[in-house]
Amino acid sequence: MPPQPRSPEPQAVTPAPGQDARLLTEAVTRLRRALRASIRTDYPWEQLPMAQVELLQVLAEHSPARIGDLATRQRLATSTVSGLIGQMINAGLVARAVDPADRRASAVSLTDAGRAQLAAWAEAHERRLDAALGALDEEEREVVRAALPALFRLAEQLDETDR
Amino acid sequence: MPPQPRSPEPQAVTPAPGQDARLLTEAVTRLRRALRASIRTDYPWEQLPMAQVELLQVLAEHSPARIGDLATRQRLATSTVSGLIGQMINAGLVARAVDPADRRASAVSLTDAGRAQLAAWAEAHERRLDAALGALDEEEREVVRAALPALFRLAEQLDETDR
DNA sequence: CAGAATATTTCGGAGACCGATGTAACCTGG
DNA sequence: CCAGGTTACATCGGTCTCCGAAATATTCTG
Repeated sequence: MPPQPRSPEPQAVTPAPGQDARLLTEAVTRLRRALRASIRTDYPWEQLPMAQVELLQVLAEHSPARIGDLATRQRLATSTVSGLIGQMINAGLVARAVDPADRRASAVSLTDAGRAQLAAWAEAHERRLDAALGALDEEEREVVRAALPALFRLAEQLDETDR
Repeated sequence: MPPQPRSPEPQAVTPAPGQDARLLTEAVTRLRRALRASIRTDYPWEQLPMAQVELLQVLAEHSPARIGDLATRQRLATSTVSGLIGQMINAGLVARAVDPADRRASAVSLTDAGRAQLAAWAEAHERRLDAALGALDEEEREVVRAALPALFRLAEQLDETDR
């Protein structure tokens, strides 16, 4: 029965200890749900799973990539990426070729269809998110923007301590 | 590099227009993955799915709650909550009673086992997250903390525009 | 009190992941 | 140069997170 000792600021450098942990987790959960939901709403038609979109984004910048590279970059298990790429090949979004340097590996690259889908998705997604961001005060937007690098660092830290 | 034909931007008040959208989405995805992974690592034994933990947290503060209330508060479909509560009842974490005021509704409440599981989970989770936060600079931590309210607002905005 | 509105449950389904296992294709030490 | 170990993947099976549609009690209302 914790009688929450929270009100007249004792004098700690860091406000609530475990409080941040919970709020942060909750925020991430909510944002993820909200993002997924709005994407579903924006795209009742041709649904493109987020996991696939993210792979397309990586491929858009590092074209022929191997399954393992994609997995590492996205911090996913290779089996996961393998499966996703399989679906994407069926959907014609990417193409797989054998890496001449190492015939075990495959060189995955975007197809024109993949590039087009990615562009369309990004456009709609940005429009939507920008609209939501636009509903915030400039100050709030600024705070969010400022936190992005730290959030990435935090994710890295979690991954790392994990290993 | 590929000539990106992207930016009909007249002149926005904010620096990068769609860039934030992508970074934010990416950050959320990464954090969610990292959180899930570290939780799996911390709890190889008795696994308690995050969705269930979140319901336990709500119940810890608003004890007898109805399925619909939980769904609304968590922004989930009632069918989702119904299913989760079903599992939690089997696990003995919560108990369901008929709401005397409306016999269609059920009054869900925590059991001692549920309270205990929640406490154990929270303890381990906070420990882990605090460790990761501790690896950041005080400044980064501060920036993250400062962004939390805005992130919640953003999630709300997305949910709302959605409806 | 019949029909409409509500609170839940049950189904079926899709996405997002992982770990174990199987299989080619490398790469070594002898 | 070749047996054995190490990659790089693909495949399977399994868990978790969710949703929407349809079925079922209840409650409310004209």
